Amino acid sequence: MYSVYELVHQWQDLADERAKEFGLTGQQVAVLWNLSREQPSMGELADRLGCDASNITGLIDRLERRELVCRVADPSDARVKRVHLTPTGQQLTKRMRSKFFNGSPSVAGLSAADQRALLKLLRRATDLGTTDGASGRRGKL
Amino acid sequence: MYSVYELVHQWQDLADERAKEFGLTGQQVAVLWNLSREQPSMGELADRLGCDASNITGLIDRLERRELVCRVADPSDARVKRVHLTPTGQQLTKRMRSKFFNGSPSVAGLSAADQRALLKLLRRATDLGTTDGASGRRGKL
DNA sequence: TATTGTTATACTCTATAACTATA
DNA sequence: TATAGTTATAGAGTATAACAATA
Repeated sequence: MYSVYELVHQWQDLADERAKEFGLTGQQVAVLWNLSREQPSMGELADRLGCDASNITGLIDRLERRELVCRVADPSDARVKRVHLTPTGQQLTKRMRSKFFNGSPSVAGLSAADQRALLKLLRRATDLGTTDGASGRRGKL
Repeated sequence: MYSVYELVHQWQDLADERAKEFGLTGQQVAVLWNLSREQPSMGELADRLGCDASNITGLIDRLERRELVCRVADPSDARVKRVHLTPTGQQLTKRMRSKFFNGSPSVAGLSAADQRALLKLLRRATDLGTTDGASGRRGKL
């Protein structure tokens, strides 16, 4: 019998293995997803990935070294740099998307109803999991 | 609207934050869970944690340095070392367990029915997530 | 003065390969 | 010779603190 904990880990492992098939880490894939429709700044990426801004520098360095992304100066504020997908990065992201989702509209390929049910249960589990019953919803949550 | 992916990440983050409250990493907590009722060998721990055996050495080193676990020679095979919780480690594990689960029998505090439903959906999602529809169930899965 | 991004530092986790001591 | 655990190495991710350039 699987525990929820184990299943979440399996899900995570699955995501990491898939990233590896494309020569990427899970975190690198997470960056790429965020660049499909927007060109976030370094700081915005840190927020979305839930890590410190200082980590983004190295993360983007590694992706830039492979010509998958590039830094573009923001015209309205010389301090901020926006991250864009290169043509190569766009191709790779597209390939990943079709391989991961197989044209299915939902993240996991579940039906819409199943996905709603899953989200509801998982969210309830996460809330209940909070140490003090009163939600708490800290930081990025 | 949350995606399943984001929720899984939130779950993971939550687990890591809780580990941090006890001055531990998620992986260190995972080791401790495995020592509550058994005293696995180094290699067995590697299997359960799904990582290379060489990582266990450092992982156990760090926990041993904090007097939470100790290595015990296996009497029947001088090559293997079994990992035990120290009294301090037992106390900490007990404290974590009650803080994490609040006496609830399920991992997340969900009802048994909810948990079954969640497991079913999450497992179906994981299966569907497999690149080729035909299950595949690679390695540790 | 505050903010954005970078650098420097240090730690954990990860895998690979070579090594030891047992079996 | 095979196996269990260790060591050495290298890379990725993480946070903290200090820093430069810009607002």
